[in-house]
Amino acid sequence: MPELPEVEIIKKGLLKKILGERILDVNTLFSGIVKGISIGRFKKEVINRKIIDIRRRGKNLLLFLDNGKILVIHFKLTGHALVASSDFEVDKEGRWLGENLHPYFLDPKNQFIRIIFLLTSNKKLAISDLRKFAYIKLFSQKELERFLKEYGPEPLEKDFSFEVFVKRIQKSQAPIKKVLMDQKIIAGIGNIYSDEALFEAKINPLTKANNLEKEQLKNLYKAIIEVLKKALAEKGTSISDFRDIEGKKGNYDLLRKVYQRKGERCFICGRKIERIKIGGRSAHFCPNCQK
DNA sequence: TGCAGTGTTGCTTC
DNA sequence: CGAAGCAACACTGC
Repeated sequence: MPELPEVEIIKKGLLKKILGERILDVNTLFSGIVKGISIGRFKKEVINRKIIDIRRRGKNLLLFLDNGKILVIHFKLTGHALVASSDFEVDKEGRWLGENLHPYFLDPKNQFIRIIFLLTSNKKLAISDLRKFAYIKLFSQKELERFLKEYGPEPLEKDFSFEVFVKRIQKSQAPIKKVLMDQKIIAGIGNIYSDEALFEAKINPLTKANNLEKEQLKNLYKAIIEVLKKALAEKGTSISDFRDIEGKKGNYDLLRKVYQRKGERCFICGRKIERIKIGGRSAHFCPNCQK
């Protein structure tokens, strides 16, 4: 479940390892991962192109190619990127073979690799995705602009001021939990970090966004930034199967206060954490601390 | 064994 | 128009 911190971790890893590499070939083990264009055309556009920049917007990873096109990767629920530098091959089922691989590559989960980009310097970039919801799209600059225009501000950028936050939040009378996860209002927050931010700010997830008091808004604004920064410092959350590009887990699972802790005790007051449904999604909170 | 739960997004329905 | 519900998919846990 890569949210902003997880995709940022992936981006940072890729910047270090594959920036400036050229794509030599593409091996699609599940061609359905490429959307909006045929596999044939996709390969034609991508092969022999150099990766000249790597960025993130919300939960989207953006790989800029030297022909002006951009690979947009959305990891959805279970997607993640893996890079292997050692000399190895991939068998018919997509399993990674060879020596000197990180143990993760030998984990049974490597059967979920859906596409592999063969790069210069004998490197390989793979996208693993158990549930097949992740997608890769190829956009022109114009298409990318249009696509990204829909997204709200980046919560860790300077222009995400308290005033901007309040203005966007107060437009909605939906439960604050739902509003926080709306990518059009703020980009990059999903189920884990909305639960955690609401706990830090001591706000009940069902509270209507436009009913939040000034003090609550202040606390929530601070909590969002702090939670995201902390998760970033801890290399993300790996409750499900998020891994960094070397296959390593993040540590934020160990620090979470409410997410998927239903029935366990609140670290502050000892009451049991509850799980409710909001807009078809699960929300976890402490009924005592978040009234 | 069967079915709810998992989390993201876009599409359909009201 | 907005809100709600569900489908896309594959696996886990009760």
